[in-house]
Amino acid sequence: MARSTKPKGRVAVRQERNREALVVAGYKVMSRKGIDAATMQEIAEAANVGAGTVYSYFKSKDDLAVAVLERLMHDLALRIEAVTDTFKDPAQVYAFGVRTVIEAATTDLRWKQLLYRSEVMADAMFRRMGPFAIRDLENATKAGRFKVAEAPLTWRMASHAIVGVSLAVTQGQLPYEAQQETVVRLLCMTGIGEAEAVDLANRERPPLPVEGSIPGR
Amino acid sequence: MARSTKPKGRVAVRQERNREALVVAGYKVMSRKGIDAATMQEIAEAANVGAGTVYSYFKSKDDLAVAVLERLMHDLALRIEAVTDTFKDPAQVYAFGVRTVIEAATTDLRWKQLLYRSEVMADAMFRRMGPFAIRDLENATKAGRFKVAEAPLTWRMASHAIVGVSLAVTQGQLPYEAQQETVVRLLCMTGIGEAEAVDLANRERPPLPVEGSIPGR
DNA sequence: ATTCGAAAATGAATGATGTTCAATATCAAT
DNA sequence: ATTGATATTGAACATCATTCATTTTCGAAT
Repeated sequence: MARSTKPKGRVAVRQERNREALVVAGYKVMSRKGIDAATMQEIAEAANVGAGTVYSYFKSKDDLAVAVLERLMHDLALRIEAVTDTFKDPAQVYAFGVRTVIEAATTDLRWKQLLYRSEVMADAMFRRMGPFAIRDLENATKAGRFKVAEAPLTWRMASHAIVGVSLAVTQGQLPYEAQQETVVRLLCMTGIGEAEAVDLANRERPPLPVEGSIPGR
Repeated sequence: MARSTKPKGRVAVRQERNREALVVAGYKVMSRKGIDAATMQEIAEAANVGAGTVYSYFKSKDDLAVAVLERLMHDLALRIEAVTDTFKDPAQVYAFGVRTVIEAATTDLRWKQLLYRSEVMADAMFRRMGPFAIRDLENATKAGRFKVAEAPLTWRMASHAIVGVSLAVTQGQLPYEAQQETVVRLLCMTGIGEAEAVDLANRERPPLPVEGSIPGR
């Protein structure tokens, strides 16, 4: 308590600014050129920081990439929640989330660049959207809509499957329409019946709120 | 026809030997140190070939890694088929395959090293085991056991999910036992009922034939 | 005001490695 | 034996991620 009211020193403020600037710069550069092609030099420049400074805040390039992706995932999770808050059917909450993530990953040009490192992307998705997704899975199970024994495991599988399908769509190996069927399969995974899964996947979706305060800037 | 009976020139033979040697060497080195840590220099040496020669056969290090993984997947697919050939229930054929792949990826130390590049692994799995898995999915659907509209898409999702779970198990994020539940979820994905999925996942499995002629020697 | 020093920032240097390419070797055909 | 197309070679190159000796910053002590 005392800790939070005590005014932070200038150094501490500078530190926070730099970390923030680096995540924003990392997102900007990586989403434009892809994670691999983005150089630490360019990211540092975009953050108005020396090349070595990045390593005061992140252990490695991968570590920075994880931070960038987690930021992105967390933001999307919050935006999804803003919409699903009013949904009556807990199964539909989960369905909306899954559908929205796939759409973002295949539609948004910036996301496409970040997909390549699929295990990093899937991991960030698992971690940052997990608290929401797992809660939704459990809610729907309690309500008798799903039959999921291990929600975290189910969400882990879903994360990887979503990223995999998105990757395939962006590479032209799957048509854009595959998204619908993907949602059906992911819903089937929860033990809901086939027919209901199809129904859920095809319901109309309300629009998502605009991009949050974090990325883009 | 004439083409295949005509004796191949010495150059052609040398070429085939080198390609083969490179895949074997790639497997040996990459499965020991991991794909990233394996250097082209070391692989070339293990294949008794100059460093530049690798690039006569493979466009890049990644290209070689893909060839190595595809070899591995193809071999496993054949070994699985040797067992499932006698199965009566087409659903059980698919279940056995899925279960066996997860087990290999999490048990075999050499596989673990190859998992890290998950999108490469998943892609190889999709491509090389696909013809078998897709056929099994379709057979089971025709037999009324599964209800899969798009078998290739379903297998793509499964590939990524399997690799993701295996990765998590090898990193200690999931217990070994998660495999069983993974199989259940993957079976649910096919539209089979929850109860039947559990049953299928827990049936006893016959042993797999020993490792094929291709990898490891 | 001035001094002091710990923490933060810097950016040139380092090291490791994937890839290229000019030179060389191979070998079937003549 | 000659030749030329093809394959091989490995030293040189270029690219970065990362390190670290030096410098800068800034709150606190005097």
